[in-house]
Amino acid sequence: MKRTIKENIEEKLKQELTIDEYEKFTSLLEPITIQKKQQLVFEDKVCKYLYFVEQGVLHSYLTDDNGENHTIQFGFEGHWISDLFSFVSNTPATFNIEALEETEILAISKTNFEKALQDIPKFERFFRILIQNAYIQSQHRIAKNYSDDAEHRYLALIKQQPDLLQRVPQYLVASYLGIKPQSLSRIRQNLSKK
Amino acid sequence: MKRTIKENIEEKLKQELTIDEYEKFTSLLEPITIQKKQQLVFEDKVCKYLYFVEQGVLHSYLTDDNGENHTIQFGFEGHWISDLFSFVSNTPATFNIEALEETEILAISKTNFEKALQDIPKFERFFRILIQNAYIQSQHRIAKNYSDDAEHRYLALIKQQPDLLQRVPQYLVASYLGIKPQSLSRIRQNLSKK
DNA sequence: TTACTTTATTCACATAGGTGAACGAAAATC
DNA sequence: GATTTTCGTTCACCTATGTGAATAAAGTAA
Repeated sequence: MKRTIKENIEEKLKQELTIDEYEKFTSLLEPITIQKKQQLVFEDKVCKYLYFVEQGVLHSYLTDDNGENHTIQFGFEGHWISDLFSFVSNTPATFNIEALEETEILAISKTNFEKALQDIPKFERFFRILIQNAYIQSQHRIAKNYSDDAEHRYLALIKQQPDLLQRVPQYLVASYLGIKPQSLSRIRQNLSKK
Repeated sequence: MKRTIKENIEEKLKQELTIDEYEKFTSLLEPITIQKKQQLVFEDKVCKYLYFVEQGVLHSYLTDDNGENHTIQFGFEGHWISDLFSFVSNTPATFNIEALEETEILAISKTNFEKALQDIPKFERFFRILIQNAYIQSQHRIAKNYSDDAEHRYLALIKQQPDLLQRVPQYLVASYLGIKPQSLSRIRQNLSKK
């Protein structure tokens, strides 16, 4: 189901946008539709946008020295995704971002991002809260990775996002959990025996 | 060596503070000195401050269901530390924060934090950048944990922060790396054989 | 100095998760 | 609807890290 950026912003600000603010902001956005398996951000190329997912799913992943991919994040509708370091520092990205379904996106370029921060006072606050939430989540993810084994992380994940396995292939779920597909199979097998 | 909050802010803003801005802000800070092993934030109590470390070291850690502690973050001089989720949502903390040496801190309460955001326009920007950097770091940490084994993580850590083992006990370094002290000993032994 | 506590090392053994291969099922392509 | 490719499962074996105990070394207190 499609998620609007207006809702996303107002939910974080706990405040409605005026028509003027909303129009100013949307004029800075570029709508994009990409097909399954199309890539939006490339490792080693500068990531020039922040992306808001209106509909569909993306994932960001990293290719390690052995050529293996590790999914760092899924971006479902209503989420923002990017290689933030690349975006803010204008350096080559460390992550790739790719669509797992046909996906509708709103993209904001760095110039327009800075324009939004300057011209619409609320937006500095909005982006602070957006990033703050993302940071909190990633701190908790690190914490869970310390204290929970793969089985617990799997159970927590599907509890929190029950439709995940319907939307993304299992080997990417394994990757996100930090294990191999075979290991996730084994874990699922053990669970079904219980 | 003591780090000043003024430098910290100006470095992030890439811009100097006026005397007025600086004085407004420092009037909102409470200096605290705590002794080694004293605790600043308690799991299950609301974390009511953000802390800037002027001198010394703190660590934030989590106690898991087996009663084991996992160090999530070290806060050396020049760093900010807190349980951000607890702070922003007024809910009980998930992390503990404790001094590893006698430590000098500047604390800002939630009320004063909000005052700073409202009264000093630059501060919304400052905190966005502060949190943005922290988020980027934690994304990269997650990525490294996927692709590198404990030995590589250890080598990368001491390369990046060569004095770490002089300042904090080895079992906390192990904990931060996500392994047991015995395993870090083994890794160090293997490395010294090479 | 002596006693006590905390931290680091080493070892033998246990375990979670990785590896590589084989196979079938499902999905995509022709 | 036949063919090819991708995905998930299972298995036997491997490896990194965990576990618990013993011991030494360092730090702290009396």
